[in-house]
Amino acid sequence: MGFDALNEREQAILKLLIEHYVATAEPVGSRILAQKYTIGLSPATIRNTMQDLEELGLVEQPHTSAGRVPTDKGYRTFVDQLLELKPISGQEAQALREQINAEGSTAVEDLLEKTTRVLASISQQLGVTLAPRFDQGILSHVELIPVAQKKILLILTVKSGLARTLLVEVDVELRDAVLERTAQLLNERLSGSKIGDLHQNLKERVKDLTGADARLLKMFVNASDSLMGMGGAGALRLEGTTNLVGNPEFKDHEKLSGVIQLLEERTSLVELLQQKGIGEGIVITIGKEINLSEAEPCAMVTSAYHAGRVSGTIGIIGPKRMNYGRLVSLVETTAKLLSKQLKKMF
Amino acid sequence: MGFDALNEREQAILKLLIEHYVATAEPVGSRILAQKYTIGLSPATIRNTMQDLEELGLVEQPHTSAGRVPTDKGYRTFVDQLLELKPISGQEAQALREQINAEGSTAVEDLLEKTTRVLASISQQLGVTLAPRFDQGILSHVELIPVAQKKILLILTVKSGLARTLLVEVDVELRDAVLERTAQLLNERLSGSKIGDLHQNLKERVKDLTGADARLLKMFVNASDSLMGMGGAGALRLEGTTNLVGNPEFKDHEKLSGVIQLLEERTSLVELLQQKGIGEGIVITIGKEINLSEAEPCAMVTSAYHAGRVSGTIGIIGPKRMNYGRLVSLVETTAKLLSKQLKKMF
DNA sequence: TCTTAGCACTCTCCATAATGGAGTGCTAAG
DNA sequence: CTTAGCACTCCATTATGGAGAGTGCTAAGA
Repeated sequence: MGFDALNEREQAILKLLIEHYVATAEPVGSRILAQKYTIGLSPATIRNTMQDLEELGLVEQPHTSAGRVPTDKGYRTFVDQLLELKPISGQEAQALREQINAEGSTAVEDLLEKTTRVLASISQQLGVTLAPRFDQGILSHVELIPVAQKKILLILTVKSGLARTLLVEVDVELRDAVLERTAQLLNERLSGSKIGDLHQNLKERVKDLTGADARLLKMFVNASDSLMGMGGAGALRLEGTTNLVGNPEFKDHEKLSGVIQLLEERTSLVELLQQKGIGEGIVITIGKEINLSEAEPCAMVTSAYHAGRVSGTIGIIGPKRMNYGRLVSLVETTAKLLSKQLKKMF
Repeated sequence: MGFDALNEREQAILKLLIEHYVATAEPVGSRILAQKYTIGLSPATIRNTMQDLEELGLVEQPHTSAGRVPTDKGYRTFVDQLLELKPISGQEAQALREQINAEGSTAVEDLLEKTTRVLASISQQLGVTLAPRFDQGILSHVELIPVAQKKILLILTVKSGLARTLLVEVDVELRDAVLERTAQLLNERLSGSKIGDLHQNLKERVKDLTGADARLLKMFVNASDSLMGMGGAGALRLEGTTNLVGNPEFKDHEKLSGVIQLLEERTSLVELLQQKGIGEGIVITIGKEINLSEAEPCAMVTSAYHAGRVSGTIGIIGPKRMNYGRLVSLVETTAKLLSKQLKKMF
């Protein structure tokens, strides 16, 4: 990207401008920068630099005689080239550890719930987590357990130790031996496969299983959708919607409404987060880079976390005008703690 | 309440006024009522009646020369004395049945999810459901099922057929015989009791169980919180937040923010709904009657539903200015369908 | 006695200035 | 290359003046 490389002064001005705008939400003018920060330049000089930045598409004016405001591209340059990580405070780190390393939580669900909450409360933004992608996992074993007459508990366990259960009802009472036999056959046929693949073609893969109870097989295939599907609703957790509402960027009703709609609809958000959680490390996505029109005024800081072989995504969502330095540190630390805790649990 | 009994004309005017206000969200003046509805009275006469209604505290003027708007007390009188039920349309009834009576859903969770969604979509308001109050149920039996080494599945089943499961980890590997023995002892000691009572004093009730594995007992007691507690987050479902956002009463940012905060916080909403779901039949709660300041601009139409011996709550939440006649029918029908389906399932 | 036409009154809403202020771009001097 | 100075632009705020809606009250009519 050499063609839009910034000289030192341009970098300094852009950095100060964004930092000031993040703090105040007001367009920032040349005088403010000259006064507030001992930068050794007059407003006029700063104005010249600002014009350069505007020509590069990094800042813009809401109207002719207002100060400048960063554009998406400006934020992008800022986070790519100028970002200073600001480690979270001792207290905050403490709070994180208390929630995530707590001994009490036996279930992944609890842990994610707590994580989402603490993310929201420390960031003062919207905290999000996406449960581990079950469909990435390798099936370890299937169990069919008689619970009551006509009720069977299905358990799917993956290699890392994650499991999902589903209580289903069958039409007729089945003898334990039949259950055991079918479970055994299913295990022989299926274990070692990736859940995602199984989800695609389960019907094909079990249709020629002789010796298994046909009714039971059918039930298993039917149930597989809820067992192997990611279960959009359950997988996504959101906390801190309130934190968004206060932001000046959402005083426009349209915008707020759009974002709330997005959060409610969930599926597109789930897809988005899945995609952001593929790689390693922190991913920052700003404004239009999120390919959803309703999310235009927002930015996300996300990171993958790991539970054995499978991974999920955590992150925070807020207005573009967010404290990237702080939030990147927060999400990074949280993802690490979460992965560590999950490793300990399995 | 004889002292504020309304004469026929006052009733008619109040009814028309509220109906018109519900439709338009604009203060309604005397001329409109005289013109729009063939009421056989001149605006002046209507004005006189309106003054009476105002003295009774049933309507009020936003400002001196505006039309009238119903007060909470006005709505209350309307729903208590003047409400005409408007049966939902055939299409809507069809949609309800399709979602609720669907054969596919094996799990109560799915069913509630669908119910919440369809409530929201038909009402064009916020749909809410609260899962059956597990703690009202009578414990039928406990099961401890070895799933993998060091992993045990706990199942709590109540008389009606509802069950909850939890996968827990134990420090040491336990032999099946030990599990069976402990489960048997737990059943002898606990089954037949109300879950809510057990939740209170489980530790006391099992501490002298000789012959049971101590470690297993401790694990069971620890797990009881998540098994027997109502699990606020999981019990409450909300759909249709977007439907609220569009309403003119929420164009004031403060109000919208308050309601969103309320929805997010969940615990007070759960308590509220539990309380409304105690009796039988439809409960309408209007404005300040909901004892939560953030919910002041809202009204709720709720009803209990039943799953065997235990009950839950469903309902819709919207602005006070809602179509009570239609929504009462909707919630009533939905609660009946839901109870019927649950009965069928167990 | 109840109803209604008429009228003065009040208040909101909207559009139209008028003013002050913030911030810019440009020019010319240092 | 930097900066002081200045004209200029645009927004935000406030004031002003109808137009419109709806009321309360009074007095006349049924």
